[in-house]
Amino acid sequence: MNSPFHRLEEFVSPTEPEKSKLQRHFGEPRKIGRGQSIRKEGDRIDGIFFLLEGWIASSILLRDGKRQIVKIHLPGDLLGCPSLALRESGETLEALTDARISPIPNCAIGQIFKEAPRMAVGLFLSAQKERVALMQALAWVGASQAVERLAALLIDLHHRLSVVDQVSDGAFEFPLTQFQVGEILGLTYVHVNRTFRKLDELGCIRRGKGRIEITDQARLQSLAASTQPSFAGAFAWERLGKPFAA
Amino acid sequence: MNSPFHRLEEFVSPTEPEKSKLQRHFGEPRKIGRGQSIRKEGDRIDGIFFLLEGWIASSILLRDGKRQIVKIHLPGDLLGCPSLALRESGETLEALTDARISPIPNCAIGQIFKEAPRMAVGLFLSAQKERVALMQALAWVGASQAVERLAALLIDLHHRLSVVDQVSDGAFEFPLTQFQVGEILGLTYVHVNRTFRKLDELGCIRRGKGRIEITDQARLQSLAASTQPSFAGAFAWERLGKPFAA
DNA sequence: ATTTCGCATTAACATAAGTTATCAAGGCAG
DNA sequence: CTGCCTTGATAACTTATGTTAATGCGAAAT
Repeated sequence: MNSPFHRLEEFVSPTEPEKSKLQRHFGEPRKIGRGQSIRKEGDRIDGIFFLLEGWIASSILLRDGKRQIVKIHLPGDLLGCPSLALRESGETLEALTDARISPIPNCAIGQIFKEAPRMAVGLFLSAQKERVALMQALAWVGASQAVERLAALLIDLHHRLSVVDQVSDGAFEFPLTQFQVGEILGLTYVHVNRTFRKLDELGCIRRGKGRIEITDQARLQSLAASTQPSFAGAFAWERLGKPFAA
Repeated sequence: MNSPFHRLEEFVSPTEPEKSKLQRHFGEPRKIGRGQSIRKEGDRIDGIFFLLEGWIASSILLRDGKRQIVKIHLPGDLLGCPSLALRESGETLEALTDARISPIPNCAIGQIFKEAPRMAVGLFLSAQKERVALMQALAWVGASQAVERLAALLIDLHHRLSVVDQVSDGAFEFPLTQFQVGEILGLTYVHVNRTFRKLDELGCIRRGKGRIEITDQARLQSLAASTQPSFAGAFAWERLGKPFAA
């Protein structure tokens, strides 16, 4: 499988010394059981986490007790970054599957900006990429219907999972309950069920035993609310004028 | 009024030389008329913009022709950053009022990371703050009802406008049409109208001639989907270990 | 084997929000 | 002054989605 560091190398390819400088800050990996939470809203911010393995949901609780999942994190993602701007955590991080994370203390981030400025550019661009993802999610939820949202979600997950080699033959593990899918898409689990069935009947997907298979990708794409934006990769770095020589 | 640079000084207070290094990159201010667009989805990315004056909407167009406004930019905001991660612009930037912007070329961003690393930390944290704002918006749209969404929007704008001294006596200019409010909240303009009326009848707000007055803030807060998160300000910098001495 | 539990499924019914349509008020061009 | 055009307001009607509730099924627990 691709290195779990793909997200850190997407925009700026690190040199060997940079790589080791970076990884020196990674704490001892920690196992998290499915359903456990890593951090809750209101918790103190001790740092961020690098997700080595498993799925993690980032969610926000509203006054009326409803919860919105704002991001499904997959291996290679950094967890908890947005809360760096806050006094206390603004999101709950909960494991959707058993997971392994490596903690990165706050001060390490400062040091990365100091010791490995190229990597800092990478972190910056990565944050911008996450903004794009959130903008898309907001557009799905705010301006499209259930089928279009679900289709877009499945395509997005399919795409992101294929980057970490967890798709084979268009099929992948799908550990989310329909209730959780509802929390992502802003729908009730009952309606998620109806919508899954519709995609099923249209022949776009097949479901079974915690897996999903995309049987008609073209069809699914045509239903989806929007198409995947295309990310700049190394081109972003060039555009910024390759500020650091090495 | 507060400096329009408040957003750049929120997390890291720049020294005088840093300030001038920063502002050297700001291009000649440009006027944009209401309704004009600065950049459209698919456009080439030549840089970002600093908003000196006016309101700008960042929006995404969906397949079915509906549009989701993902951010209302106010003076002091940086425009167009998310698209730095993309090959071409992923958002449309359109002036909601007459506005003034200062263009910042791509290469300037690289240079800021090189010449003024403390400012780079500021940009990074600012991006995280924007993520938090998007997460909140997503939660409003995905998991709350019309009244709660509108209340949350009004409180948010009230709060952000007061930072730039554009609120007096709880009242502020409100240049958005109800149609545009609908594009922010994921509602139709008809329903936005109903919802405004409801807030009006509850005595929370008063409307007239492109202005809004918040007459019962406590009440409005209690209706809103969520409360304002509290941002870390200079504390964020300390938490990162104050990586740069000066 | 039996019980329990979490989750998917489905149906009947309720409602928040969407759609379509009309009218009024104000700004603005001629 | 007149006529257009944008925006706000409101009404009647439709619909996508929410609510409540019941059933079934497989996995884990005892």
